[in-house]
Amino acid sequence: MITTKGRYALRVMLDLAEHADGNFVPLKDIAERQEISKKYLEIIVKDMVAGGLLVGASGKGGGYKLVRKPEEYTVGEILELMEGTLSSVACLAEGTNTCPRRKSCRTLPMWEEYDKMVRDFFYSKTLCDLAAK
Amino acid sequence: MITTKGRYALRVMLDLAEHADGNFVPLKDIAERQEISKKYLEIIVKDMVAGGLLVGASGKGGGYKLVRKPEEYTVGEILELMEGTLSSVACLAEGTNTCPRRKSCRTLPMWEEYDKMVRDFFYSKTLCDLAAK
DNA sequence: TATTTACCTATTGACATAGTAGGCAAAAGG
DNA sequence: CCTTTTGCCTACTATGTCAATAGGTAAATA
Repeated sequence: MITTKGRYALRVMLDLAEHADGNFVPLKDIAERQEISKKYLEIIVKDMVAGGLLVGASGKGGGYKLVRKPEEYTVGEILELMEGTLSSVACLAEGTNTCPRRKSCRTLPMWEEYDKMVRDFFYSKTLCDLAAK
Repeated sequence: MITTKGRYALRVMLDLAEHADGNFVPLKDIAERQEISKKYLEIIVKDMVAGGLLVGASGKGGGYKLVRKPEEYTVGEILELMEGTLSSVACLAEGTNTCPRRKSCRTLPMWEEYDKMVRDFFYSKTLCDLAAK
């Protein structure tokens, strides 16, 4: 399951895309609009800054801002950053060569096929695809 | 993420499909072939019996058996039984009408599309599709 | 009656999730 | 310079889930 971290991160990105006028947007505003605890969002945006999705600025007039244009962000990269992995099974999350049963495993090909489908889905969607009304 | 419950359940089903000669297959044999703790498998097959995927028989000559032909089981129904839900986000797992933000949510349509894709994938695969070498 | 099997309840350690609490640091305005 | 606004940092916590383990009872067969 996608956790709140991933889902909230996406909503923060969309909020920033929608209110992008070149200025920094305070987290307080985002938290209020999205009805998410500001304290919790702090943890999330911190990861997003560390991952290079956002820049932050302290002080009056500070806040957060996108570093690229909305259409240049894929949902996949956002989710993968927040969730750690997009893989749906442990066998594939830590590299495909770890399981000693992998050669005879009847289910591994299906998991691989599934993983590819999931990645294709999320990496082909951009922020703009979601924001578009 | 798909848990061991779902993944092991699938492997048990495949093991039973492969060794189906009309007789009951003892869990001990399955556990040894699949290299999974028999004690843990007991919990899993119990759920599968409760869910109507298998029948069990006690005593000598007992064990477990499929109730249908392998091609009549979909991967989807097996996973959904074991995981509780196939939904990838909480918003959709407990019915789509719970979230108060659902009308204005920019991300909900994507989650719905994703959920449909996942269900289509798993419900269109049968045990036979996996067993086929 | 002994053996083999399923079936039942309870418990556990480790970890992740979804936050909360309380402060320090930086930047800008007056 | 001081106050306000903002981000940034460390720590803590309650709750729940996961992945098992432990130890028994019941049923069926030979």
